[in-house]
Amino acid sequence: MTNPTIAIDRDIRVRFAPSPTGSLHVGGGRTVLFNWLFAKGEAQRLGFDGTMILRIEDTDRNRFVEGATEGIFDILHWFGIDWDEGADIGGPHGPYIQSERLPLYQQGAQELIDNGRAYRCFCSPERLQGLREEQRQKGLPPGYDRHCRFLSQDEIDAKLAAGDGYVVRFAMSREGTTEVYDLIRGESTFQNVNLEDLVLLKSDGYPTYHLANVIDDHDMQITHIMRGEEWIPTAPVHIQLYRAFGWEPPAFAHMPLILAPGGGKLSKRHGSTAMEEFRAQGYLPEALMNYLALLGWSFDGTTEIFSKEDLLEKWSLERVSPSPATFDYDKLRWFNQQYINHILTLDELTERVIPFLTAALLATKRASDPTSAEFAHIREITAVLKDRLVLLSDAPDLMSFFLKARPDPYDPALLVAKKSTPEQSLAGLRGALTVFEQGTVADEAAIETALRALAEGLGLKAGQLFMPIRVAVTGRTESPGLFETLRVIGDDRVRARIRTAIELLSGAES
RNA sequence: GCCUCCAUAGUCUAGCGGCCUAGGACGUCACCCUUUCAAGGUGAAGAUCGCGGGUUCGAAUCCCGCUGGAGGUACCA
Repeated sequence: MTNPTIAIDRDIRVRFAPSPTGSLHVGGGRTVLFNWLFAKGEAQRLGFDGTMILRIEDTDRNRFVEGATEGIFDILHWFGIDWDEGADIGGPHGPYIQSERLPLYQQGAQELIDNGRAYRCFCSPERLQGLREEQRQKGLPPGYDRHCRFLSQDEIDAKLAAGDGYVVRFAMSREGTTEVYDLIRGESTFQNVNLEDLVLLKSDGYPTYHLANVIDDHDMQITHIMRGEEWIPTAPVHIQLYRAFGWEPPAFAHMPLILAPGGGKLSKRHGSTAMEEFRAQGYLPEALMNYLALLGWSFDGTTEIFSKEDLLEKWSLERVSPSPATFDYDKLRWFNQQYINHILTLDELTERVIPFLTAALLATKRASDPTSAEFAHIREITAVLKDRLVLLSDAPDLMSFFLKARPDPYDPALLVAKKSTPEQSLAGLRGALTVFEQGTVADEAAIETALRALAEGLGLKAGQLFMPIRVAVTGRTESPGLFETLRVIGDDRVRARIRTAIELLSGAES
C-alpha cells in the first residue's frame, strides 16, 4: 500500500502523551521517536517550526503509579528525545498534566450538554455489565443502548435532586458517516450507527481519554496527532467531538503496531518490553533508537545504520509503513553489537561499561574519572574484548578475570587441551612459566615467538600449549587472543596463575 | 459476533505497471581467517510476492472477492 502524499505546509506541533501507569513500553518509545523525528527532522528540514510537547495523561486514578512520570522523563532523556513544552518544563499552553486541568474538561462537558451534544447517563455499572452480557448471549454487537440519552428533563432533574451519580456521554450522531483521513493509510469511512456514545466524563469528575485528548490537543494547538494504531477505531468519534465543539480536527497519523514474535501484543511473556529493561540489560540508546526507527520505517531498503543525526536528516512520515511489525530481539542485539564493536569510540564504550562493572563491584567509583589509572585499565580491557560484547551487561562476566586478583575456580581438567595428555600440559605450563619469568608479557611479539618455539620443542601443536595457558590465566576456555590477554593481565598475575595451574595439575596427577 | 486496519522468505523491509530470472538486513548453514570464543571476509539455502478472479499488450505493483493476521468493542489509555 502506498502512502497518500504528505505535504507539510505549516509549522508543526506534535505531542507525546503517556499515562503514568508504569514504565514506558517500546511501542511508546517508537511513537515518541516518530513524533520527535517528524517535528525536529522533517518539519524543520522543510523550513517550518517543529514543536514537541510532552503531556502527562493521568486521568485514571486507579492505574496511577507513583513515580512513573519521573521514570518516563528519565528514560526519554536517556533515549535521546527532548521536548519544547511539557509537564516538567512548562510552556505557554500549560499545565501539561491532565489532573491539573480538570475544570477545562468539566466546562467542555457542560458546554456539550448545553448544546445537546452530550448527556448525563445515570446507568449503574451493574446495569451496563448486565447489558453487555445480554448482548453477548444474543450475539448482538455490544455497546451502550443509549438508555439515558432520551430521558426527559423532569427525569433528569429528579435523579439529580436524588443525588444519583452519573457520567457524561457523547451524543453521537446516529446517521451518516464519518471520514477519517489517516496520513499513512488514506481515507476510511465509518458508519455513525456503529459508533458508540462514549463516556466523556467519569462519575469521579475526571475526563476519559477521549474528552481530555480532544480538548488538550485543541488547546495546545496540536497540528498532527501521531499515535498508535489501536486508536483508529475511536478516531471517528474524536473527529465528531472536535466538530461538536466547533473545532477543526488536527491531522491524524496512526503508527503501525509492534507485535510479539508469536503474534499478538508484545508483553512480558515474550521478553523485555519496557524501555527501562533494555537500558538495564545494557542496550545502547543509539542502538535501540536505530532499531526502533526501522520498525515501520525504512529509508531505501538497504541502509540500516542510522545515527540520531542521520534520522533527523532522512526520516519522513511518508515512508512509514501501515503494516504491523514483529519485534525481533535478535536483530536488536545485532544493532547493539554493531554500535559497541564498530561505532562507539573506545572511550565512549569504556564510559558505558563502567557503571555495569561498578554495580558488580568490579570497579570503584574512581573508575568513572577518565583521568584515573583505573579508567585506563578498564579501557585496555575493553579494547581487547569489545568484539565479543553484545550487551553492556555482559561486561562483568567477560571482564572478571582481568579485574580480579585471580580467576574464578575452574575444573583442572580444562587445563588439558583436546587430543592432549596431562603430562603434555604440565610440561607446557612449566616451560611457559620459564618464558614468562625470563621475558615480559608487555612484549606480545616476543612472547609469541618464545611460546611457539616452546611448543615446537615439546612436540606440541600451538593449540595444545596455548589452551592450558589460556585456562590457567583466565579460568575458562574462551577468551580474547592469548597474547593480548596476557599483556593486559600483566606479568605478576600471569606468573602466579601459571604456578597455581601447575600445582593443580600435578596435584590432580598424583 | 460486530466494527476497523493490515497482507513480499522465520523476522524487519525495498518495490509505487515493463528495469524483478523479486534487492538489502537479521537469523540459519557452509567455507576462509585462526591459539579458543567472537569479530571480520566469502558464499548458500530460504518468497509459486496469502488464495481466486478481473483490468492491461504486460501486475508483487491497479480493482473486487476470499482467507489469514492484528486492533477495537471499559466510567483504561
